[in-house]
Amino acid sequence: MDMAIKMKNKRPTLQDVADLVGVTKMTVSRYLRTPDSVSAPLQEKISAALETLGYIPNRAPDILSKSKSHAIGVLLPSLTNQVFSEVIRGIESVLEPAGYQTMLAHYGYSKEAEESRIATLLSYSVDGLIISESYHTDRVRKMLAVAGIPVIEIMDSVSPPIEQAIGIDNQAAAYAMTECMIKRGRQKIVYFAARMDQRTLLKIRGYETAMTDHGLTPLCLKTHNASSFTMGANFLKEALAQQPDTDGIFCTNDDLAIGALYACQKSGIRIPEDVAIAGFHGHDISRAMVPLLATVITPREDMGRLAAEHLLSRLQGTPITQAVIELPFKIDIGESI
Amino acid sequence: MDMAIKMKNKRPTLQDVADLVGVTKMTVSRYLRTPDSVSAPLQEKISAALETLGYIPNRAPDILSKSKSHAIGVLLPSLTNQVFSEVIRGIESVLEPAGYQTMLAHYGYSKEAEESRIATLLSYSVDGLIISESYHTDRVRKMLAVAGIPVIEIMDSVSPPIEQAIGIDNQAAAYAMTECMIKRGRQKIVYFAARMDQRTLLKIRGYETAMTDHGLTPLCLKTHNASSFTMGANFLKEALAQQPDTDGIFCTNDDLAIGALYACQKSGIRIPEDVAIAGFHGHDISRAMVPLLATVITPREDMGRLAAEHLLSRLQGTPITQAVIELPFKIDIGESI
DNA sequence: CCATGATTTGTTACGAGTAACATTACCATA
DNA sequence: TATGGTAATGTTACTCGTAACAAATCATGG
Repeated sequence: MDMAIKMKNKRPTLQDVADLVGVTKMTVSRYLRTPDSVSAPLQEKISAALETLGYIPNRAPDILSKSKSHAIGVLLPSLTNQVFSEVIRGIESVLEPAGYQTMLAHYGYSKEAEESRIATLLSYSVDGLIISESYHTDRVRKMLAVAGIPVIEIMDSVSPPIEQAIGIDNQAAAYAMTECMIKRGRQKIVYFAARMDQRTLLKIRGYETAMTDHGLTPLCLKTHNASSFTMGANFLKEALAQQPDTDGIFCTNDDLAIGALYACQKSGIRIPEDVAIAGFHGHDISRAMVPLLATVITPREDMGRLAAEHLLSRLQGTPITQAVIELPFKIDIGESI
Repeated sequence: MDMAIKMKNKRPTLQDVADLVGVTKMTVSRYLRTPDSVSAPLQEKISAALETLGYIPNRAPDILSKSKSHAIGVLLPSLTNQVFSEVIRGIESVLEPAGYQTMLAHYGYSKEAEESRIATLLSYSVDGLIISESYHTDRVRKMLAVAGIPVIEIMDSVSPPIEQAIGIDNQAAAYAMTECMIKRGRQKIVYFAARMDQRTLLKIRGYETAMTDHGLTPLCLKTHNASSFTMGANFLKEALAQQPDTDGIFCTNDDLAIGALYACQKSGIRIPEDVAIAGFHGHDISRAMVPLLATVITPREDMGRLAAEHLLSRLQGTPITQAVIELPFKIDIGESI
């Protein structure tokens, strides 16, 4: 048994199994798919031979002849952000039980990288794609059109989508949280933004609109770098320098908010008495910490799950009934505003 | 241009491009790999045709004939745990620039699922595998042997590995932290364990050994469920019920520790005056929070990066020089012990 | 203006599995 | 025992890109 393995240095094929049994590979192929289509004595012999050689099916011929890989490409801007980890979790929770393999890729918020990543995923003949961001180059759109596979965009509920989008209304969410802070008496609210991707831009717009709608002056601190706790702390310092009477901080995500909050605690600034702080997304930590962080709770995992479910049903031929699926967000005022 | 796309409902092949130009697909194939091997006028025509049709290369024939996919399988027990997100990040940071595609899978800590996931990854002809956990079934070992591709195990530095392992000594790390707490005067330290996977078992052993080495009685609270902040809070309640004079808590990961810490804060238990709390891994949050969490800092991202680097060099033919690569951990006492 | 070699393009076969069609084996019945 | 029908197995062709070999084209020098 071990000898049989060591004698061939390449992985066994159906032909190897067939040779061992003394039949053609077609018979073995039949056995694998419908065991009863083969005579009883052969069933046993083939089963034993498969075991002996340790045969592992090979998807390549299938992909080649049927252009179906049973793999789904997932393309996200970053893996550094917890948001995307949770989205991946949601996607995998649906794809894996359905027998689909996830092909993961990221592009670091670069449009050129997005093009090349999509080409790569398509070169593996993925059966479908889940991508993020709302803006795509013509080249990307053309590749997707030519590929002729179902594509779902997640994160934003912006229209019009390439085919179908599942996400939240980031601008409305930012507007709602800003307004909530204003209604609770805050006047000098500063926005902390990082990455400056599409979604962040939408959130900024929501914040600025809410501020001006209430006759207040928006102030937005921006960085193209990734967000982090440290970045939140740095932004806090800068905000207080630029506008010493700052009484509210709204961050593009929880990381910045938590970083700012801890920085306040360290320098004796009371939350929320002196400064109100709000985050975005509602990660587990923000729902457990003391004080509880005010945040916009977004359904990250649901988004991934829903995207995967819709993709699968489209692979089964179900037509698109709703081009944009907008998921609800929830404002949680916690204890920090 | 648009017409050409819409007329064919399947993705264009090299033959389609060749037909459009009026040459054989071999010529187009040559152009794609070495453009100068084709005459100047053809270069232009082929380039234009590729653009017109939106040709995307197809890896399937290559995988079929050369059994090389340029894809690496990554199999982790879970995606729910932040630890693994960071490992994935490290892996991707190396694989992506090297032109390798990551095929992600997880198996929910189930040995049967691990077998089937590995079979799936192998069926895609992955060029190499990064897997975790230290124990594997015979079936898994046989599949890996037959597949004949490089395999790297991560997380634990246990020996002997299938081929090569990269990780930390979990038992020694747990021993070190426990001893550190004891030396700082703690006597009644309780261990909070979740998942009960290989690594957790090793950590428990480290903790118990340290306790008995110092003449103390270990007490370990266990759950097979995943860890969470809530679980940490529940464990705290149970620990105080079982052993009211508990003066130290050591958790199998930061989540439990943070959950327990916040639960203490809410019920007026002072950290570290009344109870010392320590976590494991040193996620960003534990390095930013107030009070700073005592934790074992582990190099998760480095582990992923290193695993990917070693895998790539082995794909280039470099032999294994070190079967077990043990990475250092660091005890950070923070402000919570 | 043709031979020679270099350059460019074409032809054939292959990889692993399977659909479609072809053949063989076997049993029961007339 | 021949025949029909069915069950079991075999044969061929196909998927797409490319290696290996073959052929055609071209330029150059004698």
